[in-house]
Amino acid sequence: MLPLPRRLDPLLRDPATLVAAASTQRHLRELHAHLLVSGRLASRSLHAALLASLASSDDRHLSYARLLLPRRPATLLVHNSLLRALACGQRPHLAFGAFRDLPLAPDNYSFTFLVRAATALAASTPGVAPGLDANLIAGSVHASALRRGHATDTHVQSGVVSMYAAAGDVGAARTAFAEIASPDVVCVTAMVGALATGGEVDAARELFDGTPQRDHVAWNAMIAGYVHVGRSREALKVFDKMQHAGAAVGEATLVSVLTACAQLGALERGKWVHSYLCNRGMRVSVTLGTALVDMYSKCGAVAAAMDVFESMGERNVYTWTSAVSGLAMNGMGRQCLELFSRMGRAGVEPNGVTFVAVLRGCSMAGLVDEGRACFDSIKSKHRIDPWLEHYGCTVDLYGRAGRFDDAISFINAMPVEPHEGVWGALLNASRIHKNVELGKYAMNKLIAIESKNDAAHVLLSNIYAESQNWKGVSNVRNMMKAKGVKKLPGCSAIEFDGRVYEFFVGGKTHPRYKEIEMMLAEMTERLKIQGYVANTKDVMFDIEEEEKEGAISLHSEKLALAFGLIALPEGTEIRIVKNLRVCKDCHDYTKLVSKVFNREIVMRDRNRFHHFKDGACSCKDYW
DNA sequence: CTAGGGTTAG
Repeated sequence: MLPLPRRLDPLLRDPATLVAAASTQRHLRELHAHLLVSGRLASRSLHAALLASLASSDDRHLSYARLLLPRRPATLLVHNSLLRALACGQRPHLAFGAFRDLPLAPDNYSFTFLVRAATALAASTPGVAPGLDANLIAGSVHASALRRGHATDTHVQSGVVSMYAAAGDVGAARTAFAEIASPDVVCVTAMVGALATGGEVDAARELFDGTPQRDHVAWNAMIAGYVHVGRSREALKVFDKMQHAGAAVGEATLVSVLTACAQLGALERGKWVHSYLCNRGMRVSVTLGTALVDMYSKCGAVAAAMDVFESMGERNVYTWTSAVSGLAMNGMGRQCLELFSRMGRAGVEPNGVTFVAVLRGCSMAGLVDEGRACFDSIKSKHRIDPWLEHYGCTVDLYGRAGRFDDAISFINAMPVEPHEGVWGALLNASRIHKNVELGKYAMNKLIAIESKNDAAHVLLSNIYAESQNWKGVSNVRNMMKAKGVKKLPGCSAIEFDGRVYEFFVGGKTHPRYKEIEMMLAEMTERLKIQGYVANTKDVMFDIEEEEKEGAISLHSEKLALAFGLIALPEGTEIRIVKNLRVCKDCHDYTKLVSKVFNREIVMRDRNRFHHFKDGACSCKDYW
C-alpha cells in the first residue's frame, strides 16, 4: 500500500471530515486519486463510508458519490448506505430514484431507508419536492414492502406506522398497525406517537395504558400529544407519572414539559425544569434553550428569557423568533426591534413567523412607521409573500394608533381578499378609539366571512356600551341569541404550590370559595376607599352567568386575584393567565389592587402581558 | 463498520 500524504491521515479516520475538507470537486478528485492509488479505496468499509458521507453532504458531492458507486462490484451494503444518506438528506425524494436503480434485490434494510425517505418527504415543507404526493408515495412504499415480503420486518413495520402519521393519515397508520401480528415496543410507541400527534390523544392514551410495552419514548409521545392539543395540565400529570415510573427523562421530555409550562403560564414549574436540567448537567441544546426562552417569555419573565437567550451558544430561527416574540408580547417594542436587527446581523434569515412577532411588537408599542417598513421588507427584502396574518398585524398597527385612513387604504390595496383577522383588527381598533361607525363597518365585513365569531360580537357590544348605546348592546345580544353565537367562557388560571388552579365566571366549586368570597368583599371595600367605582360597561356579557342562581357576578380574573392574595405569600408576584382579553373594569381593578395591596401582578391575556405595579400597568392602558 | 419510535417559534 502506497503512503498517503501526511495531511490526509487524520481525515481517513473519519470520512465525514474528509468530505467536509474537500470543499471543491478538485480537492475531491485529488483525495479520490490518493485513496485509489494507495489502495485504500479497496477497503469495502471505507468505500461505503466515503460514499455515504459524500451523498449526505451536498448536491455536488452527491453526484460524485454516484460516480463512485459503480467503481466497485455492487454490494447491497454500499447501495443501502447511499439510500440512507439520501433519505436523511435535504432532498429525500432522491432516494426513490436510487431505489429504483438498485442493481440488486432490495432487502429489509433498503426498505427501512425507503420508508424513512417517504417519512421525511411527508414531513418536509411543501416545495422540497414539488409535484410529489406524500400520501400516494407512502401507500406505494408500503405496498412495495408488502410485495417484496419485507413488511414483516419490525423496523419496516414501525417505520410504516410513523410514515403514515407523517403523511397525516392516522387511519392508514391504524390499519397498518392492526395488521402487525406481534408489535414490539417500538411499533407500539410509533402507534402511540401516530395517534398522539394526529390529534387522537385519548386513543393514544388508551393504547399507552393498555400495554406493558412502554419505554421513555412512549412517555414522551404521550406528553407531547397532550401538549399538542393544548391539554397541558394532563401533559404535566403524565410527566409526574413518568418520573414515578422511573422512565428516563431526556431532552425530548423536558422540551414538551416546558412547552406545557409555557401554555399554562406555570412559571414555578418551568423554573423547576430549568434547575432540574442544570442539576443533572444536561447540555442546553438549541431546542432545549429555545423551549426555555419560550417558557420564560410566556410566563412574563422576560429578563429570565433573555438571560437564557444570551447564554446560548447556538441559536436558530426558532430561538430568535421566540425571543423576539417574547419581547413583543411583553410590550417591549423597541427592544423587540433591536433584537430583530441583531438577528439580521447574526445572519439568521427570518421567516413568516418571525414577522408576525415583530409586527405585533411594533403594534403593541405604537411604532407605526417602523412596523410599516417592516411589513414592506417582508416581500422586498426577504422575498416572502406576506401572509394574511401579516396584513392583519399591519391593520392592527395602524388601527391601534388611530390612523384609520391608513388602515383602510392599506386594506384596499391588499392583493388578496381580506380575511376575518383583518376586519377583526379594525373592529378592535374601533373599540379602542370608540368609533362606532367604523366598528359597524368592520363588523359587517367580518360577519360576512364568519357570521358566528363570538369575539367580534363581544367587541361590537363593548363599542356600543362605551358610547352608552344600550339599544345597540341589546341588539347585539339578540343577534347572538338568534344566531346561536356562544361566548367562550372566561377562564383565569393561577399556579399555586406546583398546581394550576382555574377559575371561571361565577364558579363556586373551588374548595376555598368561602375565603375567596370574603377576600373579594375586603378587596372591593379597600378599593372603594381609593375611589374605585365599578365599571359595569363591559361586564354585561356575563349576564347569562349572573342569571344563574347565586353565582357571583365577577370576571374570572377577579376570583383568581382574590385567591392569589389569600394563597400566595406576601411580597411575591401574583401571576394570572387569562384565556380572553381583559376587560376595562378588571384592568382598572387590578391596577388598584396592585397599589392598595402593594403587590406586583402579572397578567397574561389572550394577546399580551400586563405587568401591574403601584397602580399602573405596563401596557399603559393601551390594549 | 446500514435499521425503527418521541422534541422548539405564530
